[in-house]
Amino acid sequence: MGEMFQAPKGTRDILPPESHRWQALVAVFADVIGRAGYGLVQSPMFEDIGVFQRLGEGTEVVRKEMYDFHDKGDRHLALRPEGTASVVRAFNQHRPTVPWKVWYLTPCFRYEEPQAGRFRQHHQVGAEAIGSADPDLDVEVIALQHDFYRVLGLSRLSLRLNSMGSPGDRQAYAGLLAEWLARRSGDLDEADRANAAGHPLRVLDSKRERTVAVVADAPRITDCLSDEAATRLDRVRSGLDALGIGYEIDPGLVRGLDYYTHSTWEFAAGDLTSAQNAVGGGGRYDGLAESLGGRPAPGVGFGAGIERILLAADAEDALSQPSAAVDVFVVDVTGGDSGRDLTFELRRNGISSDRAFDSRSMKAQMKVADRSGARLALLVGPDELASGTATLRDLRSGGGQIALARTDVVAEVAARLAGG
RNA sequence: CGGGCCGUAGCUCAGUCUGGUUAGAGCGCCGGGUUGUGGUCCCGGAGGUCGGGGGUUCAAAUCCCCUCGGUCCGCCCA
Repeated sequence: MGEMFQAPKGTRDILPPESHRWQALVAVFADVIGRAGYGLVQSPMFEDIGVFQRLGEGTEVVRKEMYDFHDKGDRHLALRPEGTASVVRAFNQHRPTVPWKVWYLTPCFRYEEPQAGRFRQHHQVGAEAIGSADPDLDVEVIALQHDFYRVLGLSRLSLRLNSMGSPGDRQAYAGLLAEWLARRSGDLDEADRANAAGHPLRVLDSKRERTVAVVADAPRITDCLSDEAATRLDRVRSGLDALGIGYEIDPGLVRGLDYYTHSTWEFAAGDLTSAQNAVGGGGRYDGLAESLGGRPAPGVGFGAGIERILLAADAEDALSQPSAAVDVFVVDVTGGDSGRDLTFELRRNGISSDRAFDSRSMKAQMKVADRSGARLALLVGPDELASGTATLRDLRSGGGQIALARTDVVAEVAARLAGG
């Protein structure tokens, strides 16, 4: 045997039965979001690195964690670290009618050290609504994300909301904050000083003790909003109130990407310890389309991390693993023709079924049938073959079995399954 | 990028401190328990170059060094 390969560091194989939970989660998302008029977008897993660099020079995701490479044509590309940038690039490229409401399911790649709830490849579902500045769209998107979690059964999540204001507000506030931080530079944690001048908003996001203490008294963005931005925030708040969605305003909430304007928010799981408790977040990004070379177009959206959601679901004992058992298991000890034909006859009539392979003994096949979780077994041995019948056995009630003419099998099985 | 813990059968682990005959257990898997029938029980079997490399020694899963991986904390983020 040669070298045994394994999944690269920080990546995981999601196998059955664990993958059944993924399917269930994605199905819930597609349902919740699809019924709000959002359509699926599939776009490339890699893009010109410039697409992602516009996410913000101040962010770790762009500065240090990008999975970038040069292809054989010497194009500088990167695997997507998040979902929004590709969607906005696609919006610019195709100019769909607005508001363009779409959702996605995608792996995201970040080169960092793995730990609990953090991988080099993780997965997000998300939604974006591009081409409208209506704050009611912020409300819609937040509410859809909220409802998604709720339908999954997550009840112990908290929502923090902030406004970064208009691009002008944001810039003015950043200047004000940089000045304020400069006067207290000595009190900041050393690791945060570098950001204080160039990316002051990031300092608000620091969790270092010294910095947190200093920043507690910093000027707040919510006190610096223009009338227009303040009005928009009020509209978002009243929308959430009307829909019965609880939240708290957190002026210190600065999300990991630089492109946000106006609304930003984050859902956190109280049950998850420490740092990796964010199960999703989003915001409005009114300048992003333009910075990617398109015409100005406002947009709003969110991303939600599947691995984090599943961790939160574990902590809350929610989203149990759905059963993947088939209804019928076909056992054939006469060579396999009947097994092959019966399973497909059932399947083509909408009845889920499986069978054993490799011509094993009846005892062995019955074990497989039991393990499969099937409710009914159909047995074909020499007697049945000779008489053109199949034996139907109930595997749950431990009990009886009856002989069925081959022509009656589908109808009888369907009746049994329907009858409970 | 800084730090702690851990790598022995498919899985969960014992054995490592106090080197020494063919490296163990449970679960899982495969086969059998006479007359074609699972779930309980009994019997048997397959499966490991003890993460990899180097060193010390008569002798290394066990001691030392390096390396790769896993896991967790910080930071950052989903």
